[in-house]
Amino acid sequence: MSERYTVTAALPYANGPIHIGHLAGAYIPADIYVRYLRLKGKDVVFICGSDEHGVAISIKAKKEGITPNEVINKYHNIIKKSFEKFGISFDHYSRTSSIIHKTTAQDFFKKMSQKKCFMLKDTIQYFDKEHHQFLPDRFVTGECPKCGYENAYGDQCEACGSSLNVEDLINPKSTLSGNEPTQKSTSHWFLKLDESEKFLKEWIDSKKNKNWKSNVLGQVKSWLDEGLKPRAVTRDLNWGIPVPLKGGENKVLYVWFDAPIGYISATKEWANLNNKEWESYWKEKETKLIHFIGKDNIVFHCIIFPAILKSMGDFILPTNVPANEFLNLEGKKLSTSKNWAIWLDDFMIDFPGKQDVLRYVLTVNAPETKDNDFTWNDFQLKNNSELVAIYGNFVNRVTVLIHKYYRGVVPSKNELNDDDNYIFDQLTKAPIKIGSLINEFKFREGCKEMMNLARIGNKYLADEEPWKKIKNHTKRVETIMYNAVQIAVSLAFLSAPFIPETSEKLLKILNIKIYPTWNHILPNKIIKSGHEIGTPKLLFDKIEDEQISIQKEKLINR
RNA sequence: CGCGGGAUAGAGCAGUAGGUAGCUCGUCGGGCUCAUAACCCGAAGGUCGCAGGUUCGAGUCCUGCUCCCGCUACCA
Repeated sequence: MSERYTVTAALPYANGPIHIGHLAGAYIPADIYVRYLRLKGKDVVFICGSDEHGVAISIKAKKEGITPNEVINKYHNIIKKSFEKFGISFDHYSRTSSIIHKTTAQDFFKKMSQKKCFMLKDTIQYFDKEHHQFLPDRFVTGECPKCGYENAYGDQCEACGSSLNVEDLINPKSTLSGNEPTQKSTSHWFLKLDESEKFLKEWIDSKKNKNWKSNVLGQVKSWLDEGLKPRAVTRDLNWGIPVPLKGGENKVLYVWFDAPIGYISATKEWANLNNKEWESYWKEKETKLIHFIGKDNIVFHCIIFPAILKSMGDFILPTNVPANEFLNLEGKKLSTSKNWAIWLDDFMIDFPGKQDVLRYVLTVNAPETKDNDFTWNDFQLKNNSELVAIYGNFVNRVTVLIHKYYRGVVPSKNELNDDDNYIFDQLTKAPIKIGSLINEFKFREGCKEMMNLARIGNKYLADEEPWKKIKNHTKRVETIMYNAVQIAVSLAFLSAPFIPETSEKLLKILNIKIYPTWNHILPNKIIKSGHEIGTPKLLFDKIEDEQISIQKEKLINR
């Protein structure tokens, strides 16, 4: 039986479309990993969905004068479509507003309550009398105690950037009514995280030297060293999953309690739709559970969610959480509120058919170990000097020559010399090398290794000069071109996890209809002498300066 | 303030048991002409954030400092 993997990517929050930061942080790495696992023949389910609860959604709805439901429907559809366009190959994309999620999350909550994982505690909070509602920090504005800015939010001052405690605001006002809020006591369920501290410490210690990233381990340890405290998992809100217990009226589950459970409910939904059973993906000890997220989510996936899973008793814990750092845009932090971002739906309009280019650029420049920068110049450069000049050009050279010399039929392999053997050696090693890099979550390096095959191909042609030898060494040219085709074949298959659409195009050009598993992507096995390839076609187009200037101007004019 | 990550050629990055600093792109020079003026070769370019220390020897270990990013709990 093949190894089983449950792979999740962070649930995107349905209060806006998604941008390149999301893609680079979680979705592209997850998709590369999953595509690779599938090619290896593993039993893998790739799960994601929209996160549709929480304060920010209700704020957004109020701002736009629509219902929270309209907000989430709008963005759920936009997000889902973006993922499809970019080839993020989820087995199931769900949403946390689904019924199955509601019952699953409530079930978790009830069971954990029975197991005494919670404690009830009273807290004082701001309350808006006119609206009969408790106010989340974001719903209170006032004067910033640090810089004096008058419209600071309860959690953060936008003017000076410092994070605030809501009770420190001077002259607090409710954003709902504009009145001064009163203080009122309210009681909430707190997850007794402190009781999980010991187990979490041992668990995280066991992950050293197991391909866990230093940034993730460091962050988690820092939390654990500070000591965990009980954390509120319910909120006074009317948008979310109702607390299913007595005393829970007008209260909902905290988004970060219900969101990760969304991975599980989405798996259930997928299983129902596909006539599978979900439990082996979440409860079988041997199953590997991998969460792809951005660094902002580390605490939830490495502390809170594992604590929840552990308390349930029969669930497995994450095998790895390969969190990425952040991507900046032209030197500045991506920001939804400041509209400093490249939105995927916009990109699709301006660069139709160039999803793979963006995938490639975001992979090669992925913020795997530290924050990285995306610039339009770099985007153009990587397209023109790498995808067009190295990959596309090599493929085009090979296919054109095969047609020119042999009317599209792969010639025979004759006597081999050391140079040819070197090529075969490289092609034989490539799937192992790239595979183990992907396995270690080093997608950037894996992708570069894949591109190196095209470089090797270009060099091979330049060294062998078949266009010269065709005059009086025809036998030798047959071998050269046979080998060149083998490189193109490997390239087609090994690039599939990274740039899937291009891979398919190339397979079509090469007229390949069989799909070997990853370990069988070897020279001489897939295409042999006598195989007829299709017509040459360009895989990538150059991106002109003009197009890049337009994008840069677009950013500046925001 | 505390904690975590980072600081290496013009740009983006590697450097995983301390031993003559690498890769990709860009720049300059040369070669080739099958190929989307693409490809191949060569060269220039770095006191590895700063200051100390350990060592025969440190980008790599230790100490202090500076700067950037993030976290510090109703912020995805």
